[in-house]
Amino acid sequence: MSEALDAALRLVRAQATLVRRFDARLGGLHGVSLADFTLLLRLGQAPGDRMRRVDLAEALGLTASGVTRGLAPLERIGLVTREPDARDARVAYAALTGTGRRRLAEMLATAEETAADVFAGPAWPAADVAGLAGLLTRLGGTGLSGS
Amino acid sequence: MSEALDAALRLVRAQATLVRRFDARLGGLHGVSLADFTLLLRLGQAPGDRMRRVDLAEALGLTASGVTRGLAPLERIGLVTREPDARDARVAYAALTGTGRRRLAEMLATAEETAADVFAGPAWPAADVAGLAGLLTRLGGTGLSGS
DNA sequence: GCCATAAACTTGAGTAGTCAAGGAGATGGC
DNA sequence: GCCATCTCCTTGACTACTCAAGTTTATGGC
Repeated sequence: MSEALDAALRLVRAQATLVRRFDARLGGLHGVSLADFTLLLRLGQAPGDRMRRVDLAEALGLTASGVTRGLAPLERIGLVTREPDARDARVAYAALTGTGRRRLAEMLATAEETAADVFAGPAWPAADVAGLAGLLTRLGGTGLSGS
Repeated sequence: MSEALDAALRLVRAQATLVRRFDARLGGLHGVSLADFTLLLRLGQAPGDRMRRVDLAEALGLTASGVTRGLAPLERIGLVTREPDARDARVAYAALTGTGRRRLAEMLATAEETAADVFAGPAWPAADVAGLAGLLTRLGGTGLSGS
């Protein structure tokens, strides 16, 4: 097997491991999944802590319907609200609530810890973490580290 | 956001992109998903082209039930068969059929092309692809490049 | 002003996995 | 020999998406 295919398959595998780890920790401490967290995080990076659903989809690499479905439970538990647009009645902004902002800050701390754990130890000098991030940037979508 | 969390989130995002690309190409040409392909590939690397479901799950980073569900459609289309074990009636091997072997070879060619495309161009010198594979090995499960 | 087209969003149906529970068979203590 | 326990596998109920279709609202040509 070529190195390229090997790298691609390893990437898929590594992601599954990573997601499980983040899900376990975020779920245990805050009752949210990694997908929930990334959604909230992206909202928190937007001006006014709010975005149109379409832009959220684009930013997260999801479809519009994926965003609708992901937002629903977050609205139910009061972390996000729906806000209309004065100019365009088609758009429904997703906005962080006050609670959402507070909870997001806690989740972020947990996520940071988890990431630090994942890349802990002598196998992961800082330069390699940065190198990995750099390589992945060439591959992925837009990226999320907006701020 | 720390470099570690950034790397983790980028990894998740990159994987989604990659999976979509492989799914589109493998699906279009051979009617299988990337998950199907990895499953078949792993079987093809095993001695006798067959494995116990439990070991397949371990090797792929899935649960046993995920393997049961993933194998079902591949059995239906005749790429895989179920074989009993003479010594232990609990185990049901998953084995590649003759057709399965032939189709896998074609899929592998497609997957290689796709991987080559993904890492094509001046942004991806060979050393970087190898570097990425190396970094990912430290993260993931067992890896699949068995042969 | 009116209509065609396009954009934002939701919804129904389907796929790919998870976990928890359970059936069937193996195994070891005694 | 028998029972408790463990292993292998499947199944039901759930989650998290996808795509295709539909609704509602905006917009530009004329």
